[in-house]
Amino acid sequence: MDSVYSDIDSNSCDFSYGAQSDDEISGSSSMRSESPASDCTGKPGSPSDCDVGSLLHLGGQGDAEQQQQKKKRRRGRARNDGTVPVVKKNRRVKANDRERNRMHNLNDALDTLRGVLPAFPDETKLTKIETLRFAHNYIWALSETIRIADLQASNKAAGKAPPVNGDMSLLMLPNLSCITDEKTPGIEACSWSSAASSSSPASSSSSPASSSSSPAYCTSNPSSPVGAQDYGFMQSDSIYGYHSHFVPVVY
DNA sequence: TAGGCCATCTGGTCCT
DNA sequence: AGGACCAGATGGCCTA
Repeated sequence: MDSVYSDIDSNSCDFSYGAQSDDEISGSSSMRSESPASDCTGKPGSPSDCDVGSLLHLGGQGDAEQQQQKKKRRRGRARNDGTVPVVKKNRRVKANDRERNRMHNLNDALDTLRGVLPAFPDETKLTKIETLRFAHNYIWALSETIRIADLQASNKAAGKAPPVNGDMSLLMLPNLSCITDEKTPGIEACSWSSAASSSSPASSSSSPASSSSSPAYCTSNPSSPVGAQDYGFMQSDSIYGYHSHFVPVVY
C-alpha cells in the first residue's frame, strides 16, 4: 500500500513509512548486536543522527548496500491509510524523532544506572526491569548498612555493649565483592557484609510506599513478568544475631 | 516455536 | 501550537 509518508522517508528514522513489506526485510541479521546508538541514532537530542545520509542515497546504491539498508529498516508497527495531510505528516515525523530521542535518553540513564550497580561476573546485561529492581534493592541494602552502622555507633557512644560478635570491622561501609554461588546457578553477583540483623528485602512483602526501610516487592515480586529474574539482596545468615550477610538473589 | 525483551511508531493527553 | 509524556500496537531478535 502506498503511503503518503513515503516521500519523507529519507528525512527521518521512521522506516515504517515506506511501502516495504515484512518479507522484504526478513532474514536480517541480528539487530541486538547493533547498539541503538549505532543503529539509527547518535547522541540523544540529535534526531538527524539517524542514518539519514545513507538513506538519502538509497536509490543509487548497489545491491549489497541496499540489503544493508533493508536490514536497518522497519522496526515497530507500520500503518498509514494514506490520507494524512502533509502538514500533519511532518509533525508526526518530528514527534517520532523526539520520542525516539526521549527513549534513547531514558536508555542512556538506564545504562548509567547499570554502570553504578555491582557488576555481574558473566557481564549479563540486566534488563530494564531487572535494573530498576536491582537498583531499588541495592539502595535499600546500602541504606540498611548505614542505618545499622549509625545504630552501633550510637550504642557505642552510649556505652552499651558492642555487638555480640564484637566485630567492629563490620561497621565499615559495605565492602562489595563479586562472588559466584556455585550452589545456585544463576545467582552470582555482589555481596557485602553488614552489621546487625534487620528485616531483609527477601522477607518483605510490603509495597515500596508502605515501608521506609525495606524494599517492597523484592521478594514475592507479584509484579514481575513471568519468568523474569529479579535481582536483590537477601539476608543469608545471622549467626550471632548481629552479623547479617547480604547476598544477591534472583527471584 | 513460544515467550521475553526491545525499538519504534502512533495517537491521546497535559502543559507551557 | 508545539513539546513532553504516556501507553498500546507492532514487529524483529534471541533464547530455552
